[in-house]
Amino acid sequence: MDAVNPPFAAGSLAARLWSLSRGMRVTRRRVEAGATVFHQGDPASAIYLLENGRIRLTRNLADGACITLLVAEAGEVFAEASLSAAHYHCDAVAETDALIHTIPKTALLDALAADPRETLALVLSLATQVRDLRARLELRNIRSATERLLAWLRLHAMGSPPSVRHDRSWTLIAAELGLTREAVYRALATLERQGRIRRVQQDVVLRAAATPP
Amino acid sequence: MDAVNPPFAAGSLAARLWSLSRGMRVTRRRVEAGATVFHQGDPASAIYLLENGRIRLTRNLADGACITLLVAEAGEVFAEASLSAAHYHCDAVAETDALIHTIPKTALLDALAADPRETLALVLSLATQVRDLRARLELRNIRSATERLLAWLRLHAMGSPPSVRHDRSWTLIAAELGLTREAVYRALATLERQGRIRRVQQDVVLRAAATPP
DNA sequence: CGAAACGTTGACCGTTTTCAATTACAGTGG
DNA sequence: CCACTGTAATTGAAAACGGTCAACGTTTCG
Repeated sequence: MDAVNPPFAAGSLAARLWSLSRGMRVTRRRVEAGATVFHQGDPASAIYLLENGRIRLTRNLADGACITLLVAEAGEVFAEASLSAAHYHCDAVAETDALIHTIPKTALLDALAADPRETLALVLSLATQVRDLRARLELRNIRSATERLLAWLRLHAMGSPPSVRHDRSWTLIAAELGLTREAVYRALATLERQGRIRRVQQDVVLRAAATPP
Repeated sequence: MDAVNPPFAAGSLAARLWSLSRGMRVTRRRVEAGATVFHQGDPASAIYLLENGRIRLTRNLADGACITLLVAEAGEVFAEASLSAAHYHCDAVAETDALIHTIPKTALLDALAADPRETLALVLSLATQVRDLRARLELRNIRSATERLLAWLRLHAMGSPPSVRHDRSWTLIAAELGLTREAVYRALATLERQGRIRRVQQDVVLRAAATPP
């Protein structure tokens, strides 16, 4: 079916850029697993929105080694830094079949120069994204798998009693947490055994538990 | 001595905001260890540049628990997200004596609205920061302490042969890597023993080592 | 000069990863 | 409609790795 309206979650950086790109020559194309979206050293000509699939950005070092800078998942933006760089500093390769939107850098910069209001909105979106990333990074500082998962649950909990509905698979959540899925399942079991959470179908309900200073 | 000119590293987000705040009523004040900069729930009135010291941002949950969202270090910006929020969503408490610049939110937003060029520059700065944070997050996905450190060294290496001059203490670098300093020293020793790096005073020189796909 | 932080290494212990095996589905094609 | 394939969920057991604790030399700084 056609993604006529909302290919990206409302409020996300991708959604913001998507609406901004109205009227620009944006290509929406499918790339096959293994295909290269751009090469390190190519002129940085565009910024990309990933509608679905998975793209890996890797940097090739002088000594032949290769390190991953980012694995972009569905709904994310990648190569934003190309806005301020002349050339790509990494390769982008599709890990799975993927659907990507290519927004030409010059057109985007022109649009921003012409519309200060949108630019400001973009600043706010980016600031939000920075906050999210820093929170994620901070989560990783929690060594214990159980406590890290609990902190994640608390961060994402809503309502009263606080609960989390998990749409994504635990496998994906494990990756975000920097744990193996086994560790996550064990942590879930431990928390439930301790009565700190309760699992009800798709929901995880949190129980009160003070953390003294 | 007076930080008349360059209180923040050139090119950093903090430096950009600092120059942007010229002519605004920015307060530069010292806070003591333990003092609160702002409280969760307070009207979000400002964004902060941390000249030195350490500030911890924590969120208090409904159930009495408390999770850390960020530990800001010298040279960093914190509470940027307040630009788009009506109220602070966390407490900010000084962990050490600290020196902070308070940029009023309204003045900053006005300045940005009046100066599209600066706003665009800010977008680029933020995009760069997002890239950095994502790279850092990706580093954390490398489980092995040795390999993680090596990847970090490669990311930061310059010149030929690639080498890293470390100005910060290894203790701080360890924190950025999400490792204890002991683990970092061991990893350094291992890498040197394997001949993958060579340490010369303040420098770490990398040796070629192919990483086959 | 003394205290505090940094640098470094060893030993031990606990947790997580890894590997392996099992159940439960959801989609697919005969 | 049912085997069939692939992925998610789940649990167990063993191995590996990093954290923690301890000890010590060194540098820094008031």
